Amino acid sequence: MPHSLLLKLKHFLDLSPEEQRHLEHACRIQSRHDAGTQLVRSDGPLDGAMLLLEGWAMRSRSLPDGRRQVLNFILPGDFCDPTAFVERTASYTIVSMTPVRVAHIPPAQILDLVTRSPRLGAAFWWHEAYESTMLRSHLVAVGRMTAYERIAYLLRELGSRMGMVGLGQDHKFRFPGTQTDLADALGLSNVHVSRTLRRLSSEGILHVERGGITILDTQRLEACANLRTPIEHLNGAPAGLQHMLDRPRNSA
Amino acid sequence: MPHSLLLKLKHFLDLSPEEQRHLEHACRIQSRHDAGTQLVRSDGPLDGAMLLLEGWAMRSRSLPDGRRQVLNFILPGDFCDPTAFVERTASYTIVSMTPVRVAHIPPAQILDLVTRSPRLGAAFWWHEAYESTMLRSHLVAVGRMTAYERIAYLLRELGSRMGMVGLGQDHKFRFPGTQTDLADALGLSNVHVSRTLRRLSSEGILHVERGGITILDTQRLEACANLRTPIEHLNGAPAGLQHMLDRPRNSA
DNA sequence: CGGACTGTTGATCAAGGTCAACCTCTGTGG
DNA sequence: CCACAGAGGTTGACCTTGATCAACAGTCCG
Repeated sequence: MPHSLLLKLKHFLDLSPEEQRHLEHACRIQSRHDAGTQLVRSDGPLDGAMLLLEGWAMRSRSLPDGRRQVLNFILPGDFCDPTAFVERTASYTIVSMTPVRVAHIPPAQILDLVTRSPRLGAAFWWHEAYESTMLRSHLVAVGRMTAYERIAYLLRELGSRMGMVGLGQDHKFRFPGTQTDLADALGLSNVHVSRTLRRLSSEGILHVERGGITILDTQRLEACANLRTPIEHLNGAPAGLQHMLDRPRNSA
Repeated sequence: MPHSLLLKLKHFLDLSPEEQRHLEHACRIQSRHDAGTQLVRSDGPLDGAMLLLEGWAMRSRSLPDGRRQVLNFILPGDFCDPTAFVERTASYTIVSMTPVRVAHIPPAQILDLVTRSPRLGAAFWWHEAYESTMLRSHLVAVGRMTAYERIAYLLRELGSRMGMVGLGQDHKFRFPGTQTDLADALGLSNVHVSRTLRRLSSEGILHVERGGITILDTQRLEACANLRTPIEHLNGAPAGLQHMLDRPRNSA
């Protein structure tokens, strides 16, 4: 059951029971993997979309000399990504950070979904726009923020995303990655991430422990990262889309 | 006529004359603007998609204290962007860098297009995937490359994109922005961009002049930026999409 | 018990930022 | 035709952030 996906889409529109059934049907091909499994291989085939049901994963891209950039963290309810199959090969790697459960949705299934229900189509579009907005914020953080601000921003974003899918109470959650993962996401060195986390910790904003970071003070964390979180641009359906969402079902 | 858009989509699929007519019809609301016009205002409404027909524009986002990150440069044939109207308000600003001609496509028109022709829908998806790939590459550049590599990468990307839409012969083109624009795109200072351009120029790779940069040596520029360009992941339709693209027209 | 992995801390270094002066166009108005 | 203003670019001096290198410590495993 793609429970977390439904919770996320709910921020945008409510799916009818029928649409929910269609979605669940599309997610029936599932599999489990250990932490550290390559779910998508760079330059490998990309047939269909993957939906992460449980656990964390990470999308990254590496330069020939080994420098790595983590493009985003993938949380339960995240597609990775619905339109991927229009690319010939993957330009990135996806690795699980914890044990994960994933659904695999073949292209035909996606096309079928959006053909049957324009509202599901809109939901997928919304999800794409959401991902783009996150990616753009990420770029702003890496391009124009200090190390301190970057870390604050990323943890804030992750907290807000966890909350969206009903995980982590009160924007508090545990980050299952290493500090090197954080560093590679933020364009920093692992050493500097360690120092900065330590600083945030000594300021009482975070609790840093082996194998996990916990947000203690959401307010102050927010104050550090002076950048709106993607969700703040996306809640509620805009006027321009209403007639699409209200359109009565007219499919075959 | 969205000539440059057709040229770009051609890298992915050939549109039938009928589909081309639909697309042109959708682009009939056009306008012209001077350089430096705000085409999309941050936090402003987002009704429908804009298609840039002529000229250059720039999408950026600023922090409260004025630090600015240029998210991408928008070239003729670029949507900005087809699914934008699912967001409530814009999280970015779009400013023209030269005099521009743009088409405005209202949401209803887009929905109509993709409903009439699944192939146009696929084309839009492909375009979205393409944009995401560019954005991810941009993030890799800003997060993990040196100033020298970043500039080389960006100019290479722009050259390849200009070529895609039939502008700039042999990957040579003029960049109409300022060095500060480049700096804000790459997470650098204008001063350092100046120095680095000067270096690339003294190495005979670029020709830098007032109000324009020209690529002289595509080969060596490529060698500097050790990262594949987005287009290299996207040429040709992947197998998984064939049955969608081949589907005979069955619309009303 | 030993090794692998992760994180911590200190010392040193370099890439790139900041500041400021100056220069070179270009456009404008007298 | 010249004076001037303003934007963009260049150059040098100096400084800061964060990278690099290295040693070490805690933890988890087999």
